[in-house]
Amino acid sequence: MIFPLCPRARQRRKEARPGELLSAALEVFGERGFAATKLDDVAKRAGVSKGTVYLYFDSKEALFKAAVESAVIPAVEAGEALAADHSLSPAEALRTFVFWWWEKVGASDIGALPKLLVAEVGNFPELGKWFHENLVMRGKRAAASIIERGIASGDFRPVVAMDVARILFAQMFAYVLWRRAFGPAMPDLPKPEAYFATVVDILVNGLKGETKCA
Amino acid sequence: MIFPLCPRARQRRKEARPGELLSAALEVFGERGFAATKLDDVAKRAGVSKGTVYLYFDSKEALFKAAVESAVIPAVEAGEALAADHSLSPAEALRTFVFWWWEKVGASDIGALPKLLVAEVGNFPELGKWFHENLVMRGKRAAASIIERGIASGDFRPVVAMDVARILFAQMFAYVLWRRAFGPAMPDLPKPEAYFATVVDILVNGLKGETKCA
DNA sequence: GATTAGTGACTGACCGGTCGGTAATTTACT
DNA sequence: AGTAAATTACCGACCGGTCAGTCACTAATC
Repeated sequence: MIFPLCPRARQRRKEARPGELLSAALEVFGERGFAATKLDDVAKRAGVSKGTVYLYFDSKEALFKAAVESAVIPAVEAGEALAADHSLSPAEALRTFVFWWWEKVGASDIGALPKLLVAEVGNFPELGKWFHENLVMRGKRAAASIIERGIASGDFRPVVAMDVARILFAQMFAYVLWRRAFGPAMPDLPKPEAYFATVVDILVNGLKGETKCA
Repeated sequence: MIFPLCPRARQRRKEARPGELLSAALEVFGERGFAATKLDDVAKRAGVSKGTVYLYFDSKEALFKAAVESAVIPAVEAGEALAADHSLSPAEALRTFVFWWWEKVGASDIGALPKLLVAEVGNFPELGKWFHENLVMRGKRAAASIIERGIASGDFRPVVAMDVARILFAQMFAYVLWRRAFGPAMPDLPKPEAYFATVVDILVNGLKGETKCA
């Protein structure tokens, strides 16, 4: 998705540029953070020069916010669509939701978002509110709807669905952060399939030995 | 702990300065990140001028690393001591461990560490390895020792203790990050007592209705 | 030839780091 | 005790490098 560096292949591509720039920006901002990111680096990664960035975005800050928004919206919409699928058992649906989320969001370039947001809300406070309303709340509500289905069907005991959704989200959030931030330094971090399977097993079955009596 | 700004009260305090500077540095780095932090601001918060910073630390980077190390070491040592206390039941011990950790680490200025490390490992790769070995692994082993006690006593089913420790750590990690980063923007975030009580309840008892048959 | 996407040298503000100077404190001497 | 000399914590103006943002120009496309 990044334009190759071959200088002679340089072309004029007015429609494709904004997307390429947003994608490159999300990558570099995600790696280095806002302040440590140089626009020259973003431009180079998108295969253009710095001047071109300013043809499409007013400032570094505008590019940053646009990159964040462009990543959040598709992620949350896809998550809501998935939670609305009622064809699986509640426990199965939880497993699918979590693992799908990893594949579609955590492992893609959207996965840079949590780290980026955590690092930068201190410098962009309004981003925190927006992120909470547009990603966290909607995501938690989607997960909670699965839990509620499980309670209604008698598969789960009557817990507070939003509390469990919060726990589930914290796990997904932590795993993505961990992998992005400490991945190279953490050889013992399990593969996502194994990690999320364990999480859902513990959440569903608990630690108590008595569970086996069922 | 921060020296008051009263200019006439300025004194020479060779022994106290390094600690004051480290504390101020941890605060400001935690709020803004490494690159966005100005040494003038750190100096001002510690009640000195920028030149004084360079009397005690070689560079901005040296100050940063010293601030991180000075916060990590007491946190991890206190955590290990707590896990070694065998006087509580396993489920009680888990609750205590998690909640104690919040009070001693999450709510103090050490709580700035997770956010700071997540944000900066990209720019300081060696920090990631060090952090993993000296904080994450030791913390997880401490939590795992509690789980293993529960398995040995028959309170818990025979899960992989380190897996559950990872899940527990992810929760603590996520809560601290959340509070620090999005706290003002997240009015629905429960108080730590309620949050951790729910986490331990779900981990121990699970979601399944059958648990109640015990 | 006209239009416009794209370039990259340039500028100015900003900030990490320095260093000559100041004043608080201690030491030495009477 | 008084005070002069020596010491050193601390200050803040300054320097030099860096990078966001600009603009006169180039070249691809119509």
